[in-house]
Amino acid sequence: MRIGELAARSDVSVRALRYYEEQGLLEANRSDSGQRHYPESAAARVQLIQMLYAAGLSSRTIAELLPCVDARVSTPESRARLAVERDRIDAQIAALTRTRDRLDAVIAFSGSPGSGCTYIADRDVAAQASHSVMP
Amino acid sequence: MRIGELAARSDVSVRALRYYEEQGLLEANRSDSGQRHYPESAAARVQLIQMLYAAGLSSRTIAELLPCVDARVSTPESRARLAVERDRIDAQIAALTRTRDRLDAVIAFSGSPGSGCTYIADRDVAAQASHSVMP
DNA sequence: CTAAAACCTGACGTTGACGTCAGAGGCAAG
DNA sequence: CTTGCCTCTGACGTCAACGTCAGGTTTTAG
Repeated sequence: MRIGELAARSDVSVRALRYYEEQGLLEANRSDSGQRHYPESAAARVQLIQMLYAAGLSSRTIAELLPCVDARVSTPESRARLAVERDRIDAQIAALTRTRDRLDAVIAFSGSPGSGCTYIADRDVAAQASHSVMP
Repeated sequence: MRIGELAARSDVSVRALRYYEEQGLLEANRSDSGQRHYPESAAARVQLIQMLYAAGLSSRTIAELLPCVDARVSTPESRARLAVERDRIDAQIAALTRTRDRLDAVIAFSGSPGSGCTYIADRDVAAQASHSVMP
């Protein structure tokens, strides 16, 4: 399939796919005229790339991990590399969980009866500030 | 306390604190000479800001949420706003969990006996890696 | 009192993952 | 053939959260 179709299937932009290639994350077969041509499997690959980007990994890190995932290259070093990133993601999940619980606590408190503050009475500072931040 | 001490306590840069003020996230009392002075509570505030940044929220979004969290301002709208961000974080946790499990699977597979690839036998594996993505 | 350290306000620089535009070529349909 | 969409390669633009530098004032240590 050509780049436009892969973009549509993967729900990423054509520009992003070319960028992935530039970063060494995604390769393409070229037709005689130079157009990129991808196998079906490319869609899964792009999805994986997106997952890793969403986990906060950089292009460079992804480029280092992908050969391990996809060609099953396994050395002690590559497994360690994968584990490092796995642990980073674990830590990130833990931090996000704390943040979510913090927000939950605030929501529960502010929504509880007797919190005594369903309306802004004291200060117009808050409302004023949140509007004045916008240009 | 002055900005340098707050920075040290919160483990963020002085520049970052000034940026937070610029974005309306953190206010400071000024001395006659114009130097910023913060109360003890500022450290907790900065930590909260960091948590929210780490959760992927923008300055603008944080500026909208902070009055709710910290002044206990509660309207149906503000609670809804908090809930929206909480749900976003939940979704992010779910996505990260899937990514982590995916990496775990790769690690388990590449490390398992009989994977037939405990160490690299051929240095040129990368060159022939053109197909076969994960199941 | 003096020198170092900390602080101030601009203002320009950085980085990553793209967006966007320009100009040129390619491909199936009518 | 030619119309219209798709694709190509540069190359500059963007945006957020700061980093960094310049040039000047303030606070603190000795």
